[in-house]
Amino acid sequence: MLKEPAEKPIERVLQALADGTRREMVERVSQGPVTVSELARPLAMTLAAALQHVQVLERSGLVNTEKQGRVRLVKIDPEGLSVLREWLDERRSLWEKRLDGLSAMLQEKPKR
Amino acid sequence: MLKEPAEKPIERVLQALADGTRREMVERVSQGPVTVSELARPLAMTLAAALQHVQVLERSGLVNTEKQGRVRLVKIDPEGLSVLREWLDERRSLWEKRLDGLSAMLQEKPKR
DNA sequence: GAAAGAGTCAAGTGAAAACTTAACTATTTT
DNA sequence: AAAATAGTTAAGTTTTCACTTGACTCTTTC
Repeated sequence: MLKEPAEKPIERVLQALADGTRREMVERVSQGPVTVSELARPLAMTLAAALQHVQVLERSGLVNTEKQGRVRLVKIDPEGLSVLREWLDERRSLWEKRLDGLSAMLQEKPKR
Repeated sequence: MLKEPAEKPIERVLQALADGTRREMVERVSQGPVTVSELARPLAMTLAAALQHVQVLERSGLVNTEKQGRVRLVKIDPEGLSVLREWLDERRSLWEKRLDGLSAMLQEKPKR
């Protein structure tokens, strides 16, 4: 009974990864857990801005976070990228099938 | 000696796919070549807007286009999604490696 | 060859997204 | 307990992006 937008996971993942700063963060987090400050430091931006990016990443399922004392630890979440991989696999098989059949009938009939 | 932004391919691909309208277009183009008007018709938007999306898709390498008479044919370009797949595989192996080693030393030393 | 169809270009508008600032909370440190 | 650290929130600003409008070009039809 939810009337929410119910945005699809793939939507969130792609939007999250469309931003270069967030891709850098994913890169960094892939090496191991980091705090928000550690993520912010090398990026010319305030802590507040970095946190906003982390929140976007978390909503997308690309990372998990956990508050430990006054620090928030950010870890990679395999779920996020597997959503992307599944989407990718579906699309690929979709047109690879089509392209296979294509070589058989390379003569295009001109439409007008 | 190019001082250009030289935006990376993956940047363009992810930005292109971040938009739902463009994902629909990719979907449609995956079924076979279409004209810009055909892409525009089912989407509540002007031809000009649809064309702008097609241009973004083309710059990203997700589609190719070719002008035939007064019509522009849009086709899928496998290059685009393979860029995405490669990026994905790199990142995944990056942290899968890390996660493997992780099970060996599940005792985290508390940092404070 | 005039009209219609399909696309193209350049500006401009509006809304979403990225950032900043400033005030505030919850932990550690000293 | 005071000061410093790390994060959080809300509000406002700036930038980016999707989309429209209107003028124009190049085919194809009639």
